[in-house]
Amino acid sequence: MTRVVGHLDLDYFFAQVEEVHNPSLGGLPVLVCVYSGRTEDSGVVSTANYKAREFGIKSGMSIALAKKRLKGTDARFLQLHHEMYEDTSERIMSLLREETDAIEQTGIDEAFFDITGKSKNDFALAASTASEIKREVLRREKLTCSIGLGPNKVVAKLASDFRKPDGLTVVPPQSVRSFMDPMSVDRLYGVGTKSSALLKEKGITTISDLASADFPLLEGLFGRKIAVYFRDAANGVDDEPVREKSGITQLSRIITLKKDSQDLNVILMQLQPTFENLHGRVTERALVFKSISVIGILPDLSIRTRTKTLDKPTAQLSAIAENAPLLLESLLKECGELRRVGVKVADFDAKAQTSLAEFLR
DNA sequence: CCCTCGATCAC
DNA sequence: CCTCATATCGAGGG
Repeated sequence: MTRVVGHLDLDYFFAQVEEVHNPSLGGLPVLVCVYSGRTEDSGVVSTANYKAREFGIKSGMSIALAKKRLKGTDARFLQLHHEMYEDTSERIMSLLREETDAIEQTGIDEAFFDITGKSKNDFALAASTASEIKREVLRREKLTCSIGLGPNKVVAKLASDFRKPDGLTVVPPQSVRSFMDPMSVDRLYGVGTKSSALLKEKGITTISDLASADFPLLEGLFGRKIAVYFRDAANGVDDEPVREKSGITQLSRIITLKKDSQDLNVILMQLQPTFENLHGRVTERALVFKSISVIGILPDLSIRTRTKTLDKPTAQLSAIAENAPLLLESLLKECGELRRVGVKVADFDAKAQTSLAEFLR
């Protein structure tokens, strides 16, 4: 039974929302930034509009470098307005829910949707539904988005990425192979820099190469599960249904220290508000957690963690505030100076998950 | 089977 | 020069 699956991706989302909110930004390079607070300029670019991209600006780039590249222009560097993006996203997701048989939100700015029933398996009919969704998003929110249609999530995701911004790419089943085969492997969801480099060493550079790669070789490189996923995905095979993920399994918050430090007390001073923030979010969702972790990021940006599993699930702030320092102490003993630190709670109790938080959805 | 930890990915 | 948050896998120890 062949499906019609779509993937909707809101174009340069944060920056585009800022443009809509403030039309005087029109035509200028706009960069939405995450400031770490360490120095004036320290932090990274979260999203850049297409004008900024003409100057080589990319998300993840340091703000300092972006400033250099944009010297002499009238570029705008903005802080995140997360709540505004959340609100906009929520409205668009409910619109998408109305227009489709099922949706699966995978980020603040993207979602899969299933329109198999609605389009009666007809990709031409599905394409007009997708156009209609794009029109409605534009009409209601003044935002452009890119949509891909395919027989499954893997293909739909590649398709939405194929033409941006404001794109619509339709890949019916009979076109899947010719669409995917020539693409570079790293276009595939799940293939990042590490996997891509490993594959390249073995002469696997295109999706077509990956589709016909020796399975034991892949298994040796990536392990069972991922090898199976890579092989199937490269062949355009993916049976994962479009459905909302159940419940969250972890919550974390991480900060950048004012200055690299190995002093437990200095770090704890800065971490205290993080405990409260995290506890607040746990309480909001009526969760109880059974494990607590601290995460340390070293000056060389490598990552170390320490985890403690509790005897009994709890929602107490004191559980965080008492265990985190012990974990952090052990971590510091091993690695010395830290650049960033964070706290994570996880292993939420199933009972609590199905109570208030689930009830509200 | 449980716990811990690092690695990887992608937002 | 280098943010922040989440999910998932696999290895290793017990």
